[in-house]
Amino acid sequence: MTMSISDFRRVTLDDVARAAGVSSQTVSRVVNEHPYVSERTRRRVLEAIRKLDYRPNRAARSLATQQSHMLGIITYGFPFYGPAQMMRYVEQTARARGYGVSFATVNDLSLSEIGKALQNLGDHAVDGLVLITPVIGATPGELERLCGGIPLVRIDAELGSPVPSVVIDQRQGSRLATQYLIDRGHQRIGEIHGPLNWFGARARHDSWNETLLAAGLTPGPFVGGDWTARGGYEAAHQLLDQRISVTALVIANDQMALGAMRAIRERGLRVPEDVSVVGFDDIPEAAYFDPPLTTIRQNFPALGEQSVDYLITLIASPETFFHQRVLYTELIERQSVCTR
Amino acid sequence: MTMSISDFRRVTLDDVARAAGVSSQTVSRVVNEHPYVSERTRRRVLEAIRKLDYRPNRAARSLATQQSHMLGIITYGFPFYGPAQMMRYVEQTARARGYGVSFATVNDLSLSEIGKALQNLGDHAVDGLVLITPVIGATPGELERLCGGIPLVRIDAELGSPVPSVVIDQRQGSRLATQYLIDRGHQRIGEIHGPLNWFGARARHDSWNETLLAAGLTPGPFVGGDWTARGGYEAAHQLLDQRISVTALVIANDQMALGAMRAIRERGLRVPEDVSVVGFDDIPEAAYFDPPLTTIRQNFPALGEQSVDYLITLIASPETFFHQRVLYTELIERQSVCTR
DNA sequence: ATGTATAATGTTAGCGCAAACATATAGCGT
DNA sequence: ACGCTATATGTTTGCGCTAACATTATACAT
Repeated sequence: MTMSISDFRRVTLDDVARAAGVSSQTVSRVVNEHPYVSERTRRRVLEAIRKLDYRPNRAARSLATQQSHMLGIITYGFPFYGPAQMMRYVEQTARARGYGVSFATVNDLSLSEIGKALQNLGDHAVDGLVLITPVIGATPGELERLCGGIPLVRIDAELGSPVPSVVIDQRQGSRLATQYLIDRGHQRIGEIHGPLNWFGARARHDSWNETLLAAGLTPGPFVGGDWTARGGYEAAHQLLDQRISVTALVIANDQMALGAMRAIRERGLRVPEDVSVVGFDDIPEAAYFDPPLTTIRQNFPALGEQSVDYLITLIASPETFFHQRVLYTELIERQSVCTR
Repeated sequence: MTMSISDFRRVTLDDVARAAGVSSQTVSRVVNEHPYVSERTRRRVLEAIRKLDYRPNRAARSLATQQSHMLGIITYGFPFYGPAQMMRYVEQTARARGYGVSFATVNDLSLSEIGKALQNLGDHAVDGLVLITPVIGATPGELERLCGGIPLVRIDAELGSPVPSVVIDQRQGSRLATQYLIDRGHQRIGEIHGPLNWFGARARHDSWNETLLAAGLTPGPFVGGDWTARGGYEAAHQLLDQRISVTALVIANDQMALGAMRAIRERGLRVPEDVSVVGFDDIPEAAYFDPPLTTIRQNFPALGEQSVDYLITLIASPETFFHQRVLYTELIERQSVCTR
């Protein structure tokens, strides 16, 4: 009933202490679950806390402990499905672990934009950072210096690179997609890749190429897009302009696949009869595209959870030996691919 | 080998004061742009700040001023386009105004979930809140009480309701869509609405109905969806099962429109020749649907900006007389509607 | 009984900052 | 010269909390 976030005059430790007839330090001990508090005292304090609806003042605690119990997320401003999902799961996990989450969006991937975002979050004293975007033109150490020692976990990082990160094995995902097409008899397989300054995009691109070569096939034409439907649309037109016949396209995300399918139809071709398409992400809408899109699903919930857990470990002991956690993808079979 | 910067990056006001040969209070004055600091002193202090790379400690400042300079966002966990956009623009505006932003997602719209989110944000001492979701079963005052006096601005609120809010005039949007169809000779216009516990969804629904009546037409069949493509798909099938012929459908968001178009095609009908469709939101993908979707665009940037500005006003003077800011929509004409 | 470990509490001293108050200097009219 | 104001700076205090240390009570061995 009286559950208020901030009452007129906030209830402090001392108020609780007075009410419970103990010192404020004892209350602090109870609140922070220290040992050496008798059961009887603990109960009385807890009772007083409940009665007064005491809520610790984070600012004071932060000042005293040098910890804010806040995590920061840096994410790309444009509402792509992947980053949005990651934010969501990062937040949920963080909250479950007792952390709050603040975030800053960047509108481009320059080091200076990221720097501004970092500064902002840093000013607000986050204990750790999750970086959901890639950064253009930053040497490995540069970013760490910018963070000023605040633990940082990256999500879009190079597989095997020596920075703390949780990544989805994009090579494996792209291989899944490409091999799936190969297995269905496709020989001329083109590609629309994402912006190559995203590690994930580059990995998907490379793996598409390698998988094809490994199967003894010549990689088809490829064009880059910017993750958007428009980008995919334009890329597909560009690709089809080359007049190299392809029977299938691997496309780096579902939005671009949507645009590409539209472009394909505009050329008088059918999906999947003339050109098969595999996307990436499995956005909720993919099942309702025309035709429903066969695509690669990424495990975003696990990604969010693991990056937070890793980050919290890093906060607790910054010297934690670096490692990279890797997650895998699965192929979702729908109707945008046909057998040759 | 990498220096642990966190230890030595602890520059305080006093350090700056010593370096500049003034008292810490003078430095504080410079930082907070108080009057009564001589130009010469200000310059010296600024120089020292720059040299030492001083950054104010937010926790200490919060403790002293009782203000956190943090805004909180409560948003729905599922990544709908509208809420995501709002978050984005709220964050950008807040940051431009010197505020940080933290957020909490809720997985359902119950008062208790919202309460938990509020609690979490409140523990982290936000100065104000932007509520992007509606709340089920809360009386007007209930939420305010939960916030315990923290200023709150809502985004999904009833037009004309006496709560601080910035809203898009959904009635106007829905009227735009419906009238557009009427003007093109449609007589049997059905509807797929959103969850009616969202004020916006209800407003769109009511307005669809009223616009039709005002034009002397009988409202066609309507079914509810859950904002998702799947929801739209199922709703459309349900609607078409009724075997009441419709020539057009007003659909409460673009994702549902996507699903609905798929369902329409599955019945052997064409969009727009047999059934015209108007969506709502203008998501970036809408232009690449098949056919490209005629839809209602909402001004999310303005929504984000205005809600933050309103909130900041409210923080500065909580007694600010309530008002509601209203924004309007525009119709984006594409190819999912044809003239009868 | 005496000492010694262990458990349970209290006391003190900041964390870094800004509000409130105190003081000092310059400028100006009389 | 005097007071008076406007300007410019310094000093004290406390925001609410926790770390570190100090103290007391209790248990148990010697």
